[in-house]
Amino acid sequence: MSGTARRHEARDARLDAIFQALGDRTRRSLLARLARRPAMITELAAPFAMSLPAVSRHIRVLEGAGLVARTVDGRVHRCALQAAPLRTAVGWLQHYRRFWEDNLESLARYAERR
Amino acid sequence: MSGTARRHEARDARLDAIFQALGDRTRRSLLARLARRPAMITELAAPFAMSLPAVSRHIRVLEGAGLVARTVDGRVHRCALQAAPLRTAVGWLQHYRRFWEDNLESLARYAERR
DNA sequence: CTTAAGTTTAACATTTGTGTTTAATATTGT
DNA sequence: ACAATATTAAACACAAATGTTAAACTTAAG
Repeated sequence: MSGTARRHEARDARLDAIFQALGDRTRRSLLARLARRPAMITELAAPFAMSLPAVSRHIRVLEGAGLVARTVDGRVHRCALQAAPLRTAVGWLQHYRRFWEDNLESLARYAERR
Repeated sequence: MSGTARRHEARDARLDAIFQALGDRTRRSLLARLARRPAMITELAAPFAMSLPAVSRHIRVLEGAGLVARTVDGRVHRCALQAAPLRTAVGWLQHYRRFWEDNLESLARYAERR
């Protein structure tokens, strides 16, 4: 396999993990919480109507996508948002920017015509 | 349930569908293909080492997320990229923009200091 | 009318995701 | 030492995702 194929595979795998992680509202909610400040697992789990192990695993998914970093401090695991993968996701999405901007322009033209 | 709760549920459902759709490299590849020009199902399926029904269902997932629009024209189904949901995704991601920009700034400051 | 082309549907197998509950593990406080 | 706290691990159930093949359906073309 070529070097570029390997790089693409790696990038694809990264995007798979990022978008899959974001495709669950519990996990998006966890990220929103972490955007306010770092927090430990129990704190993160508290608002959810779901068992602690379930939240624990959601957090592990976010970690797998590089969206959360964990610091173990005694028996407390502190989690912090890592936004770099979000930038990666936006990077991918920007390739399509002109398509929705075209649509907005069309709408604007349509609005003007009336 | 309140009106805002319903709206949030709807928005969450939309984001779930969009990010889940993007979380598969075959589907991202289909979108990339459709960004070049609209195409029919057979054309879309051709490059993949996967059966036609499998691709057909990937396309249906993209449709479900509003990312693809289908026009039936005789026996040919023509698919076109719909970028609005991508804008929605970026909209959500932009909430986190300052986090990765902070990191870039930190890097910049670090670079200056040396 | 018959055949070929474009697609979906159905039935199925397999894997992955998500949640539960009940232990187990490690650390802290009394 | 002991009990409480923070977290993961294990075992399980169930639903959803992904792929396959074979059959069905619709429309176009000879």
